[in-house]
Amino acid sequence: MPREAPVDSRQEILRTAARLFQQRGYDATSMNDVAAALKLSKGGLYHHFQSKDEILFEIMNHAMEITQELVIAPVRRIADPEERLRALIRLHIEVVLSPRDREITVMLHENHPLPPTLRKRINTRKKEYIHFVEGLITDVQASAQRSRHAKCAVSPRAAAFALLGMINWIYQWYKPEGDLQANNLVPQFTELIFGGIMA
Amino acid sequence: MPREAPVDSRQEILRTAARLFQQRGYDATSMNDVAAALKLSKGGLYHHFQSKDEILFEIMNHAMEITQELVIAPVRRIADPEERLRALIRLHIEVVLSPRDREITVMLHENHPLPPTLRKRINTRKKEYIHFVEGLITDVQASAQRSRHAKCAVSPRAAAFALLGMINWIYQWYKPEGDLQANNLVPQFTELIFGGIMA
DNA sequence: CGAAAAACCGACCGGTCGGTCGGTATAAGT
DNA sequence: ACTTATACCGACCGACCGGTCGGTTTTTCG
Repeated sequence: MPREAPVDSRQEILRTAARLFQQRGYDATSMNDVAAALKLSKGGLYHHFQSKDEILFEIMNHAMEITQELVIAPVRRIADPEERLRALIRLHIEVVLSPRDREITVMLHENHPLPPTLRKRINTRKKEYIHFVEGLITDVQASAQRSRHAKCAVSPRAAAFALLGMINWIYQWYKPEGDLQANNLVPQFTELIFGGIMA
Repeated sequence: MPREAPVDSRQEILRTAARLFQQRGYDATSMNDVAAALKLSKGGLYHHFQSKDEILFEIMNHAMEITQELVIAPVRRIADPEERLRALIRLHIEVVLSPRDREITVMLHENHPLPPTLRKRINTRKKEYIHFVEGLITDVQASAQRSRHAKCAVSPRAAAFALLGMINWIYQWYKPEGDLQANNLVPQFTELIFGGIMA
């Protein structure tokens, strides 16, 4: 029957589509472009996906699964609150910068084109992630107040939005050849956030 | 001759176009939509602007001028480094949140559709702004080290990107009816950044 | 090998897009 | 009142878009 497992086909299409969407933008990328990049005809492409929207949705869904596996799950396995937050910052930055996980950038930038029903599904998962980060920050502040009598004036909610903002914005300016490399970025942002939420 | 000064016409068009671009996205907004919202025909609209690209460019250019007038210029008039940075954070947040200045949000989100030549012009002005912020942070750290012997481990460049990221990301999640209001946001982000760059 | 199913092609469709153009209405200058 | 330049309209164009479909190739299974 299939000369290739359909799951593999679909995932390869999603990978290529995510790359093109990231490079040229969702609206500026036609289904013909995606098909051509896969050495496929447009009709052949529609054999695997029903619509362009479905492809975008699957890309974003995959992005959330990547976040789940590469950020949330490893972080949950860490016991110490401070180390947990440190790990989250590092892993989240790495995921955003990873040239392999282009789905993340597409998810960050292209929410407008999604039809409302699908967009709400994605937004629900995003909100869960924000709450997760907020909880991490709350724990760090609580443990810091106990052990070091730090003030911790900034609310966990504002700090969570700030943290996600500074990390999710990276894709807007980051250049691999720039003077601010990924390995510098992680300690710098970590220091800044820890200094900020303890103040 | 003109039944309305052409400058006013152009600016009114830009205001309306910016509103639509922000609400529906640039690609999803047709020239017909813009014309209809102004009670104009598409042909009439093209009497004032040569292309859709030109409108987007003028919106972004206007956004940079707003930043110049409402953020940079007032900040420059302040002498004390710490107060300068405080003012920048407050003014920049207010500009991003201002329902009147929708051009800012369009500039933040829609850089892809611009043709390369125009995009470079905008990016040059953005880079100038980043350097400006970086300079502010450098000054604050220097004066803090002199007067309070703070460590100031975070590089001004990383801190500038972090600051702009957390502020520019606000438009992605902010809801006026949400529990995190603008008046809370300013002191929270200010506290966080000052704690961060002194640590 | 032969049959059945999945993969794929390429021509095609309706619709919309950015943009054009000839002509008309409007208003100011004299 | 007449000229003149601007503001504006609405029909129109070619291109391209997302999506469809009937038919053909390719692969797997018996």
